[in-house]
Amino acid sequence: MELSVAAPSKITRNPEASRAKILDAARIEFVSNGLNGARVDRIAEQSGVNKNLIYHYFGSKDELYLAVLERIYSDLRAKQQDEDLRDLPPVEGMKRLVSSTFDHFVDTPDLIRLMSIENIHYAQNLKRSSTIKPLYRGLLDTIQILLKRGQAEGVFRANVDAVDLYMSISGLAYFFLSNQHTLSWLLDRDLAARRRVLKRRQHVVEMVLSYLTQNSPAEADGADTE
Amino acid sequence: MELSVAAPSKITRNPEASRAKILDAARIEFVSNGLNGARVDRIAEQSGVNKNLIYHYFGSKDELYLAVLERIYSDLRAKQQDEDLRDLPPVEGMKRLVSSTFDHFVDTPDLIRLMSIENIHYAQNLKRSSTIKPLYRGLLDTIQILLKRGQAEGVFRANVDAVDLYMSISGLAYFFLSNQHTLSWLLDRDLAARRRVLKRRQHVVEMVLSYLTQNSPAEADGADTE
Amino acid sequence: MELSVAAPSKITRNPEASRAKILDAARIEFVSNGLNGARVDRIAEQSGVNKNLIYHYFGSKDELYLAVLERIYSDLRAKQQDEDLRDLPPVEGMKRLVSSTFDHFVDTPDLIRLMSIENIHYAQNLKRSSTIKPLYRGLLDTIQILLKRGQAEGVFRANVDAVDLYMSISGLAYFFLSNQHTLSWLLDRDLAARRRVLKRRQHVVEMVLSYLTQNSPAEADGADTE
Amino acid sequence: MELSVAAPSKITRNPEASRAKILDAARIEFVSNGLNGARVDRIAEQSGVNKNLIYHYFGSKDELYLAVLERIYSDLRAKQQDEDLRDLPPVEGMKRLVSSTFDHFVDTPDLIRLMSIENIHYAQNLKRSSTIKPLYRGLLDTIQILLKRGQAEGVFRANVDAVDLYMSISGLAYFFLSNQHTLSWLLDRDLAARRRVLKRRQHVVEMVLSYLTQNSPAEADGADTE
DNA sequence: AATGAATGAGGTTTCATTCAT
DNA sequence: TATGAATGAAACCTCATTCAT
Repeated sequence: MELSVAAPSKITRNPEASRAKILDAARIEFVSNGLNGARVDRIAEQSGVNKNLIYHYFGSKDELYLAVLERIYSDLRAKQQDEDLRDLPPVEGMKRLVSSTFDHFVDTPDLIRLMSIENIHYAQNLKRSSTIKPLYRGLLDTIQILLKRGQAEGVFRANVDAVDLYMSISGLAYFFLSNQHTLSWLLDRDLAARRRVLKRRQHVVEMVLSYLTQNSPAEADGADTE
Repeated sequence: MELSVAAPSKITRNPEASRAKILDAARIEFVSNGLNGARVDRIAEQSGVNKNLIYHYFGSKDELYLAVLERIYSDLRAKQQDEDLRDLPPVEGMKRLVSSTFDHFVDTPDLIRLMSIENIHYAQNLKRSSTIKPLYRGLLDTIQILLKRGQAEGVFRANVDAVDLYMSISGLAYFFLSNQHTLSWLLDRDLAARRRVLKRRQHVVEMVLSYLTQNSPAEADGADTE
Repeated sequence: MELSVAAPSKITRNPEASRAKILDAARIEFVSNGLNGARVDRIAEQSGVNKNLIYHYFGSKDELYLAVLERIYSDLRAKQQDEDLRDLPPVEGMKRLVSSTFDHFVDTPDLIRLMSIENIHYAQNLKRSSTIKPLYRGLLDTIQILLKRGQAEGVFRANVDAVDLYMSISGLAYFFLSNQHTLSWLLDRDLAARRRVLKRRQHVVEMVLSYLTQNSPAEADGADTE
Repeated sequence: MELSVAAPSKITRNPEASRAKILDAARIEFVSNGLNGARVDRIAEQSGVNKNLIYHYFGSKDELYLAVLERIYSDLRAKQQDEDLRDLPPVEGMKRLVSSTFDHFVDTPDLIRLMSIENIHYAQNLKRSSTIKPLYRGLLDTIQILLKRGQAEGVFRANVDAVDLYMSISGLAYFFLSNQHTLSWLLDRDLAARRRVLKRRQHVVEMVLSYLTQNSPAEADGADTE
């Protein structure tokens, strides 16, 4: 009949640390299970804090998700240092840009999954963020600068849209990573194997560079099937 | 917010029709909301059948989801007629292949979303399917055949892996479509606009063909950043 | 799209046979799972008839259960031939009566389970039966006759209530059988083993006969603990 | 038909009390309706707690049932003080043991019903318990001790198996109680009447003692009917 | 006599969230 | 700042039963 004496064990009384622990656990939970599949109970359990504290700090599950999303984007941009590439010779700079974009995707699988999750949800959480959008400007600028310089030097083809190029660089890496579970099974290949990733990296660089350095063929209309 | 179009007691007493109505409603529900976000209640309401009939025919929400997944894949393959392309001149055949792959993705946005959803779930439902995997063989074979013939004729570069090529063709189209909600917002462009889609299509064809028709450059290692 | 031609395979068009198949399957289902645990679907499946036929013949799950109950009781009485024992020497007749009661319980485990099930349900189904009650008269009469004759001959003690005696004969066998699952586990003995059953049988006969043949001790009050 | 006695929002905020209220209501519900017939909704309503709290504390309906089962067994053993009987004169001790076993059964009708329910379910829940089995050892030991001493003193017959004796003592009381609903109706007697219970108690004591104190008759084979 | 299709009520369980301290 | 207790709405699923032929 005696109440448990409730060992005060883990009470931190450190708001920063509590927030951080919640955020870390939430990231794992949301990335692993998606927005609907994530469980607040598990986040509380994994972070070791009381469930109510999550609501105290973040207000709701959705807001917590958004905090995770913003955190992961800003972490990524902190690591990307593409400004350094702007002054390299265009071919060299572009190779490095494609390689490092690929590498960042490989190194940040959480981002890949969250982007997919966001798109499943029609980006409705991303759109509520005020911090993420600006982060994209830098990368696009670097692409634009290298492109322009390469075209001026005559080493890159004309009529290349920077946004299209950005989407191609990303897409060539993204699909391979985001869809690796279905692809590995459908194609009977373990796409997560280190060897395959490196091979894929080279393939992507070659494809982008081939495109950029080839004279744009007048007849490549490709629009005859619709 | 729209109420079900089905009149309130249109008892069908036609099992094929009932199954089909359930499957149609389920497809919309799963594609719109994901596996965890989908609601069996809504599927029942939208299909106009009793909720229990769903369980009678499909056993569980997961099995119904799998049925939707299998249906959508087989519908896609029924439309793809890439075998016809195998006898065309390689460059022409490959252009057509890339274009039509792109078009099929555009025409089947449900497939794109379901593939993303599956990958969020680590493809664990797809792996339970016995019907989907074989569908992939045909497309890969067509790529392989065109590739070989093009290489034999000297119009395509050597050392191209068919699976890598397949992933690039798909990825260039897929990313643009699967991530259009985040990208449209981050890049301030309405990627769903018809004009943009057509432009993207041409870009993708050009990129793939540039890669294939360029002599493989000896120095394109691209592996110098790690 | 073609409808299955629906092989007419098993349509019996034989009402007696259908009724019997339903009743057989229902007996197994109710005995195995209890009234609440039994499933009409399983009875239909196991009997091989359409589910609706069950309702056509029996009206409801409860009525079907009652039909099973009545059937099992009347089957039992058909096998019991205790009238033959009434003319034997009392000790011999009583030994035989106890033995055969024990044997009938052993041979009809379904009855044991249904009696337990009925008592869990406060006998509310049994009470709706008009056929079962009369079946009990015969056995009680046989006990009464043997008892009276034994007392007249001076071999049985006086002051024995026939109903009490009936409950003891039954209880000594019933508990061992009805509770064999809990007892086997709690006592670490496999009570279902043939050897044990035979031993128990002898024990029961001895106990009843010891009681009957002993002079009723004056001091056996046994009422001093409350 | 009586509504819950608990006032409509007596939020307790006392986990021990909440657990206890749930357990009490669950006991009534399971005992009254069996495992399959019990309703979690009713347990919630009767205990005055939110339905989810039941799952919070007990995990599932099955686990709650097991908790009830374990509680009822341990309560019983707490009341049984058969160790005190071990030093009495054997006949006296055994009389007391039979009487008190009978009384405990009478006083704990819930236990009788739960044991029946468990056997209907093949004891599959009981077998999951780690606490119940040890409780049986004590009673069996007492029987064994009294038996041995009585045999040594020459007042009890030889060749009595303690487990058989235990099953007879229990069975003589149990059947009368567990099957009182069917028996009362079939025999046209209200077996629940106080007078009858006391009479039955004496009968049981006499039968057991008669058996134990009679010289085991050499010819009482009783195995001649099969 | 017999069937296959379909239903409605209600079952257990889950989950984001709030209350009271 | 932090907690443990408790909730209400709704999720998936089950089951006895009825409809239409």
